[in-house]
Amino acid sequence: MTETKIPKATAKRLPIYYRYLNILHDSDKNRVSSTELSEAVKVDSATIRRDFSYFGALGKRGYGYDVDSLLKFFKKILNQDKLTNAALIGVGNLGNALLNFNFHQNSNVRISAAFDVRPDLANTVQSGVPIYPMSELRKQLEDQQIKIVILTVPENVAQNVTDDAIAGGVRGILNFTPLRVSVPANVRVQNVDLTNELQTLIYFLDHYNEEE
Amino acid sequence: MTETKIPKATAKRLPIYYRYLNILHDSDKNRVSSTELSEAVKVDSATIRRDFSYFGALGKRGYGYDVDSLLKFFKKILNQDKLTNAALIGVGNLGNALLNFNFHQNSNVRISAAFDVRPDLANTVQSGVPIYPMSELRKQLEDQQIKIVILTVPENVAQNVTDDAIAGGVRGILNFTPLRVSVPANVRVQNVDLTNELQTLIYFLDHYNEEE
DNA sequence: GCTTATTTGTGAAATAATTTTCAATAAAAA
DNA sequence: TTTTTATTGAAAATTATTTCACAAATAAGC
Ligand SMILES: NC(=O)c1ccc[n+]([C@@H]2O[C@H](COP(=O)([O-])OP(=O)(O)OC[C@H]3O[C@@H](n4cnc5c(N)ncnc54)[C@H](O)[C@@H]3O)[C@@H](O)[C@H]2O)c1
Ligand SMILES: NC(=O)c1ccc[n+]([C@@H]2O[C@H](COP(=O)([O-])OP(=O)(O)OC[C@H]3O[C@@H](n4cnc5c(N)ncnc54)[C@H](O)[C@@H]3O)[C@@H](O)[C@H]2O)c1
Repeated sequence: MTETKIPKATAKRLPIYYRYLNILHDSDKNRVSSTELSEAVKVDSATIRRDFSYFGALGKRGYGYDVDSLLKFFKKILNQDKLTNAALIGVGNLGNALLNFNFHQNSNVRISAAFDVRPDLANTVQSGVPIYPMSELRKQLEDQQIKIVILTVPENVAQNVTDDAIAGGVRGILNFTPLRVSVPANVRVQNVDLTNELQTLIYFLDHYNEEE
Repeated sequence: MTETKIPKATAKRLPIYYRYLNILHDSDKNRVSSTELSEAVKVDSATIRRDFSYFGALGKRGYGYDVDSLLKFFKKILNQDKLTNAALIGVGNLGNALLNFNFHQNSNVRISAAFDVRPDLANTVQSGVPIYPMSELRKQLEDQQIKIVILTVPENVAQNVTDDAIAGGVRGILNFTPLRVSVPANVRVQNVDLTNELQTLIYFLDHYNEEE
């Protein structure tokens, strides 16, 4: 399953490259250099070449990279050639915005099921996604083979809900709550902490002025 | 302004520590060890001690850290002892969710103005925040001395809107669009790319199984 | 076909971040 | 008071990531 373990920092940049390659493809460009890519994605060109090189010699010297073959390669690597279903738990303020946003437009991920405790939401459809009561969480996760959950519940229930999701077989969590949830080693959590991002931004403005 | 330049990785963790210190404070705990903190925030205890040590000797050997004085210290460092105003541009799907979410509850940041091109939104109030037309962007940013912008507009206008905001004196941008915007060196961009996060999560599940 | 201009891929160096280790110190227990 | 226990702070080691710099390869121009 793992071809060769690439650095995590590289892995996080792959979707950025993938996205821009799609844009190039759509505008019928068929070659691109690391320098050109660098400007678009704001990553140093040497870093890009290094990143690509983990996967072998994908480019041609004096020419650059072939957009289509690179795109095909990354599509494979990122598993974007087949659809991945995700579940969303907590159809509130933020949850609704995410449901409404069609991830599928930009990637091969779609939210195929959502869950909430509110009885009035259960068994309705929001933005084309069926909402189930929490009592059905486990069953639906298992039936639909869902391995990824987007967590947008209130902080105080985040750990419980996480535990339930993991019991249902979930392996990855995109966590929007400020709580750092505890999970077993084989489950991956990606935290999106917006208050944090704002505070970090303020810190950098106050303390890292006038240079990069 | 800069006391001593601390590592960026450390800076990004400061709000996490700050948040948990507040929780400890609210539950009347008055001491905490790096080990205890480590479990709550999921950061190695040695990393925590190292992080803290950039600011001097804040703890006591054999005892730990005094919650209140640590909290006071971080409050100062993170500028959380005074209110920071931010603007939000693009009151759509995601923008509305963020407006509705009261950052001020968790931090001393609040959205004090929002902007949108839609004429029907101009001069209304959403979730207690006044919405202005884009023609007033520059004036309001300058009048209210807003240095931080939350960007939730469609991708294709993101660069233009960014340029306008910077012309209005903005120094930090929390960018929710997938576009990597171009900014001068003295402006900081923090990207929150949700499609990306999901794709990265999938990559890690597929390629980094069974270990950390 | 020869020359020049491009651009990759990668060793080596530089920089950044984490982790190990442990002496020093303070608190708590005896 | 003395001993034991807990815990920090920092030096050193390790690991991770980025960047430099350039030979090698190719394309494009002549
Ligand atoms: N809204 C934002 O812009 C924003 C920004 C940053 C962080 N967050 C975080 O995202 C999370 C959600 O925020 P929100 O503003 O959407 O809150 P919200 O209260 O609007 O939505 C939470 C939803 O979760 C549901 N819920 C409650 N308990 C549940 C349970 N046990 N199981 C399943 N569903 C349950 C509620 O019924 C509600 O629909 C919070 O943790 C918040 O801190 C939100
Ligand atoms: N909604 C999500 O959950 C989500 C998730 C990931 C990324 N995003 C990104 O966030 C951005 C906004 O997404 P959304 O779903 O809220 O879109 P949206 O279309 O619902 O909202 C965009 C808003 O921006 C306004 N706008 C358009 N042009 C403008 C301009 N020139 N100046 C000011 N305002 C302008 C529109 O009137 C609209 O209200 C997009 O770039 C999207 O890719 C959204």
